[in-house]
Amino acid sequence: MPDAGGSSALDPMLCFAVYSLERRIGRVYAELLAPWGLTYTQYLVLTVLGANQDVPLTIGELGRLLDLDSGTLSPLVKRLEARGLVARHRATDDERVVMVSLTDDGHGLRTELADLQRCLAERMPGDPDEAQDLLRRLHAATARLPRLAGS
Amino acid sequence: MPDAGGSSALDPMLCFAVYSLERRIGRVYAELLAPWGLTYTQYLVLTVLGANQDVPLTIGELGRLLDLDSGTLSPLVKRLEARGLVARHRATDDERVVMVSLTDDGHGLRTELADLQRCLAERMPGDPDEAQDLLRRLHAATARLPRLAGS
DNA sequence: CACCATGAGATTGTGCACAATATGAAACCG
DNA sequence: CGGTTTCATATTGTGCACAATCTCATGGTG
Repeated sequence: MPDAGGSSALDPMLCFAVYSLERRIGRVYAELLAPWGLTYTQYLVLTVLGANQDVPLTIGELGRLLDLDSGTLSPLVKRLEARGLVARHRATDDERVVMVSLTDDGHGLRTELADLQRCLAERMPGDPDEAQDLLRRLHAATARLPRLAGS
Repeated sequence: MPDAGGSSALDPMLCFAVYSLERRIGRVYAELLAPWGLTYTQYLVLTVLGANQDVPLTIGELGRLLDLDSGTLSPLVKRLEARGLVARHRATDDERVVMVSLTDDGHGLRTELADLQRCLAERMPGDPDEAQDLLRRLHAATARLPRLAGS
């Protein structure tokens, strides 16, 4: 029982439980990220870039890591570039690929946002063991479902 | 480990696991619903209406059940109306509220879509007990997070 | 070299999600 | 009764998600 509103036809549906939870998590992130004017997906992109220790990632690699397509990432990365958080450069050996890397401002933002992870750890799971177990089950369910068209 | 792409900074993040799973589920539904030209959210609205046995629901009630706001539901319900799947009527006693009900075509579609539930039951969970347990944990996590602004 | 297939990103169009705001109908109050 | 508040829905604007399509560089192949 999600909460108010009483039980409905949706309660036993696993898909709705995931859908509903995802949007509530999104609201929490939106609130936390609002002071920096970032969206959740933008935050994920910065996180992936920051974890890659200054090795630039291509749009394609970002897409594979996040399971997002170019129609989402292309404009999103350009918005991050417009704010000076990332830099986009065409690869010299292959003019088709775009290398995305954090700027100094981007790195600065990343370290500011580190506190945010802690803030969420308290808010989300309940207890660590359960969270770990839930994580494992979610990964298992995800693995059973299709990635984006381009494998 | 979601699958291809190797491990990343995102793997231990519960929020990403939910986000990622939600989109994969969405893709499966999009594929299954494509023959009827329905989106997942439209399908949810029809499901809730169908489960309510011909008692119309207001936009507000739909919003509370689905945890969606009027900015999402208003145009969505109008699209369903344009296809002749639902009817919108102002309440006679209070001209502000809009009553939404399934048309005969809407009922017909609902019964066609019943097979779809079975098709998904096979595809999603793994085993029923685990699915039930996962459902319980997701509800618990959801209950800890905020609903939309208008309680 | 001309020609075609492939592959990486970008663009276009539709729909969802939500904040902020607008509209207009109750409801309340002096 | 006029004025204010409240409440239900609608509208506007931004950004995500994705299918379909486009652009253009690269990599063969004859």
